[in-house]
Amino acid sequence: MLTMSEIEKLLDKAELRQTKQRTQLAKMLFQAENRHFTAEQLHKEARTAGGTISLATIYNTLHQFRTAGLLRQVIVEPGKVYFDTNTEPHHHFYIEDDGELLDVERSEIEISTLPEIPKDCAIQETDVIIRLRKK
Amino acid sequence: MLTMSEIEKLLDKAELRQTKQRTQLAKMLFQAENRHFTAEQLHKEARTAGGTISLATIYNTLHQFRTAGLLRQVIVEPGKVYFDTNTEPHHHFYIEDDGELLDVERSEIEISTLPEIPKDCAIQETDVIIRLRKK
DNA sequence: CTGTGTGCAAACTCTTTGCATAAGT
DNA sequence: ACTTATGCAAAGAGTTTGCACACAG
Repeated sequence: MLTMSEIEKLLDKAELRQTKQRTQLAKMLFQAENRHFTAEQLHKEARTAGGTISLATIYNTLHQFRTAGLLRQVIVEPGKVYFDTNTEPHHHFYIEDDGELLDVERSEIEISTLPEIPKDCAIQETDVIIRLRKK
Repeated sequence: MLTMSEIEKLLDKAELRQTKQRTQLAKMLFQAENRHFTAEQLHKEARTAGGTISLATIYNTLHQFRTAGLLRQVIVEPGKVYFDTNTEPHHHFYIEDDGELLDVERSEIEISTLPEIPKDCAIQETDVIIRLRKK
């Protein structure tokens, strides 16, 4: 939950100008709790909320935010990229029936044994996706 | 490691006719050890090996094999589907530098704590992807 | 003013589909 | 013969890119 001026600081820090579109997206994404969404979903939402914004700008902005460390990508389905405003290391439930993604805090999954890493490699990230179906 | 006649049985069991293309693909996929590949890679490989086969047929066949339980999909990158001949529950290393996928036996990762599952949902599958970078 | 951001449309990648021809049983 | 499989090309989904105009600093 961020205030208006904190959002301005976010953009400044990322060295991104305060434009109408970027500010709107930043508000939508960072004022609320953690969010999971696709570019398409965000585009619809932004237009419904009244802004003028193209899908290309959504993609540009999401990638700028990701590069700035404000967003992270989650890959759970072929041909679709989800974005996640939670940049802490954590895991996900994926409800396949309706494509919904839910956070699982890292502390909730304890990986006690780790396999041997191939030589010359280092772990960059560990993703756990628990795929769910509705009963 | 399957013999020729075992491959014929696989196709019979899946209620798929023995065609030149399907038989070739089945040989390439199931005679060797566990394999990870994309449709494109398999297409190239099949043509290099001398067969006549179109990309559309590769896709059709892979999906038929998947439906028959002979293959499984692995999703690690946006806009790319990997297939895996190992249909046992297991996990993966993904070497981001060169797009290589390696099996991690399920026994090598021990998940001791499980998060609470949302009500009305059942676990369908748990995927662990350990993303690696070369040093 | 100067340079970055935006919107549009076109391009691109990967995958799927429709349909006529070819091949299996 | 009858049915299913194949190959081709076209269509589709999601994403990226190029360029002219608009806007922020």
